[in-house]
Amino acid sequence: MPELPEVETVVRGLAQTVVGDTIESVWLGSKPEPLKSPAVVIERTLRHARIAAVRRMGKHIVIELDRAHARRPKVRRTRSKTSPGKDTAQFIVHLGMTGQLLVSKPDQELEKHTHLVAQLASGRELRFVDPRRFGRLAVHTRNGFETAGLEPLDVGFEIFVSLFRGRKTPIKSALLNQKLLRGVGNIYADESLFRAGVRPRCCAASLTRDQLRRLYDSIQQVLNQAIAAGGSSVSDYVNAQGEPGFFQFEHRVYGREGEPCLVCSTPVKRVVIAGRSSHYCPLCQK
DNA sequence: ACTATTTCCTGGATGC
DNA sequence: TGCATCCAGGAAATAG
Repeated sequence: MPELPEVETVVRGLAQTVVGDTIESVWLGSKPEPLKSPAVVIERTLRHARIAAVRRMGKHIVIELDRAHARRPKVRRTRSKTSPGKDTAQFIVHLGMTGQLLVSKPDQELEKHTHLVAQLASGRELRFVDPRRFGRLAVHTRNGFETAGLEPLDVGFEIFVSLFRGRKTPIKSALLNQKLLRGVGNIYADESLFRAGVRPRCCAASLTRDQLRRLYDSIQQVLNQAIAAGGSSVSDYVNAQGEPGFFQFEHRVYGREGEPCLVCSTPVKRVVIAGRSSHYCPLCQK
């Protein structure tokens, strides 16, 4: 499941390979597509656009487009538009659970569930594949893309503490709430809570400053280690080059129900919190 | 203003 | 072997 480290890995891969390239044409699947913008708008915005940069916001991939040299329809403009940024746009990709954004050679076979193919001037293709269709595609032109929540790797400790003040919800749910922190998902929430020694069902507001400090440090550590390992490949996740990550081998509780805790050998427990499976060690986590 | 629950979707695993 | 059922989960929508 693509969470912050997986999205960051995809973004870095794209930044190295397709920045400076130009989208020549766009193909969109005909089935009900996972689009947040109308198909024609996506197609029109992407075609002839140059990829200026690729970055990440939470779990969203932000592809900055430069349309300054894009051919325009010969329509007389009603007024002279000189506002800065009028020739820029953003292509937003959310991978959902099973989404892949791949840079492929055109002769590579089209995977089933390919929803978008953008042909690049370099001869390669940018492809969006998503079997479960939880992913989303959108374009933003007028106002830049914005999304709530703070970046877990940028937030300071005092702000982090304030996020949970007065929250009656379990800490696990609070960590998954993208309006608080953006980018932490089920795997890294469980792994961070284990490393911090905090039970997932713990009421967020009841965490001591000490626990919050350990949680803050754990989140930074886990996310950074996962990025260094190229993310976790538990189901379909691969990077922009189609390669898996390796952090699944570093998981200490996620997906290890019944297996011995790596610290104390107590069997790892799995419970459901807010409809999400949550893994923890009943002895190590209080 | 929060919080909890439901919904979307398909492949893989499980059960009879 | 084959078919039905269940489960995974991010985030938006809905309900309380």
